[in-house]
Amino acid sequence: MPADPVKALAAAIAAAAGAELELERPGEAEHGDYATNVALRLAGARRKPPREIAAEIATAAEGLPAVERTEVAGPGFVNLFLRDEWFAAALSEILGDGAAYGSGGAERQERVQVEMVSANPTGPIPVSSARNGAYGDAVARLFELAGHEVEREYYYNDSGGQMDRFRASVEAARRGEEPPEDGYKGAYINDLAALKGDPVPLMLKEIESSLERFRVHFDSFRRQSELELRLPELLPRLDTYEKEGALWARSSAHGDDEDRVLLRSEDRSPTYRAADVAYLVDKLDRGFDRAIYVLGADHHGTRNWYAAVARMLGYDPERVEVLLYQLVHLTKGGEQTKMSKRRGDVVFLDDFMDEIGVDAARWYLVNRGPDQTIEIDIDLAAERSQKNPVYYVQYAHARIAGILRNAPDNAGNSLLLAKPLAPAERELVKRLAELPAVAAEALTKRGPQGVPTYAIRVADDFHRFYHEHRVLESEQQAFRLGLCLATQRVIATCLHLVGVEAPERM
RNA sequence: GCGCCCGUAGCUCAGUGGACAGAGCGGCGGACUUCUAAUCCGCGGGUCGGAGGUUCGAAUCCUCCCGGGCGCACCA
Repeated sequence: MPADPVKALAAAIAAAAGAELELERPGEAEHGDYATNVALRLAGARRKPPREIAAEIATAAEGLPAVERTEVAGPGFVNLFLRDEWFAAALSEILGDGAAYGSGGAERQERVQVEMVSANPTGPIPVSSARNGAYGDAVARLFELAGHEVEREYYYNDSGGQMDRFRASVEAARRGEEPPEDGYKGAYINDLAALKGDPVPLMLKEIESSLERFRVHFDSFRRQSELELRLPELLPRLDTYEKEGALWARSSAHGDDEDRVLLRSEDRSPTYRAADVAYLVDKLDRGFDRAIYVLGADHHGTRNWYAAVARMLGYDPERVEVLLYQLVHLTKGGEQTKMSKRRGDVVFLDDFMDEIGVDAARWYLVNRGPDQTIEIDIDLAAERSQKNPVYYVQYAHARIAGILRNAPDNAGNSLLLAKPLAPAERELVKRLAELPAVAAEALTKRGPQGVPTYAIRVADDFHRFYHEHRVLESEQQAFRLGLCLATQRVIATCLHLVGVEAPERM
């Protein structure tokens, strides 16, 4: 069982009170260390006044050794005030899990594929696609932390109209000519022209290396052209019909918003929708319990398409999940810039990382909820980087590293309390104890922004503790060193989830 | 017209049923012979877009309205 002191306490109280309940941290210190609203929830079913139920639960809770006293407050909250012994035991439990604290929350392990970025290799990755990677990778890391097995995949089109225009643009540059109508422009086209061979794999290699620098690692790549080879065998398994010379999927009958063309009327060539079918089969037949698509909000119209394909082919649509995120808007000195790869005025991920650094870039792009549009003022990005909260969190980690460097070798392991705990110490322990719930909620919601928000709170509580109390050579040194170590691990775990480094020195 | 998302402090945003709504930035004022001041403390700042409804309780759930973004291809 992974360490989760709050859950354990809730379970103990639930057993004593005879009702399932959850504990929350009240906003006000005078409302106790933890509180539960379970009496309010039970009032209807039990047909008793909530305060009466609350009083019974409070009495039962007072029988526990961890509980110093209780209060029934407001309409029927039960407020719990805990003994120092509980804090020492909680910290001990957290430390007992070592660097793994916060992990292993999954009840049963799944094989998960996260397919992300998947931008066609017609140019370097723009910041807008980087959000896809930052978001998808953060969700992937949350799955991993919970104990699931995750593979990250990149899917791209290596044939078709876009790629033809891209290749033609590079060829034109090699001949010293202007790019064709609707072709691609930009310095990177000339860079590719200077090299030999098909520019598509060259471009893909550059994209991969940008993403590696961004700390998004792909386990595999899939090409549309190879998947299309399976279509003759797969299309007959779908619910289809002929109309105006084209082959249509009757996807609207299976939960999609409309029917989709699979084979074009002109030459019976497959659309990308047809390749989607082959790709979905390819994913699910590889044995993934869950196939996750990470898509920008401009693709929200296709949200139901994948589930419809799964249904038509007889797969459980629950295995297919589409995560949407809103777009990134770039402004320059307050003015909106429209981004177009073809015009070559995009802000590329590499430039963005050069400007503000990898850590700030990752933090910036997962800091906000996926449903929230991100506004980035490129002019302010560099300046703002020094004010980015990511450094505040990293600084807490580095500060602790400094303390641990100066600590005597034999100082660890004991959590003996020399004197009563100070409020800052109790607050910090409670904060660290939140990690399992924070990670679980972020995963359930597919909302990794909860992690950086929590990390700021941890750093906050630590910096305050640090300011008020000396660790080394204090009466409370043993306990405080343990507290520092646990805090450092929690921050390191949070930073890892976001894709940010945890520095030993700053 | 239809669909998805958003509207919370001057700005950028957390907060998906609980007790007087939070943070960062910006503004003002304090704290370093000390384990890292990239820190800490204080002050100022809000009809949670609007109106109804559900509930003991709503920023949060439902309905309508008003703003904004993004879609609605035999492009990907």
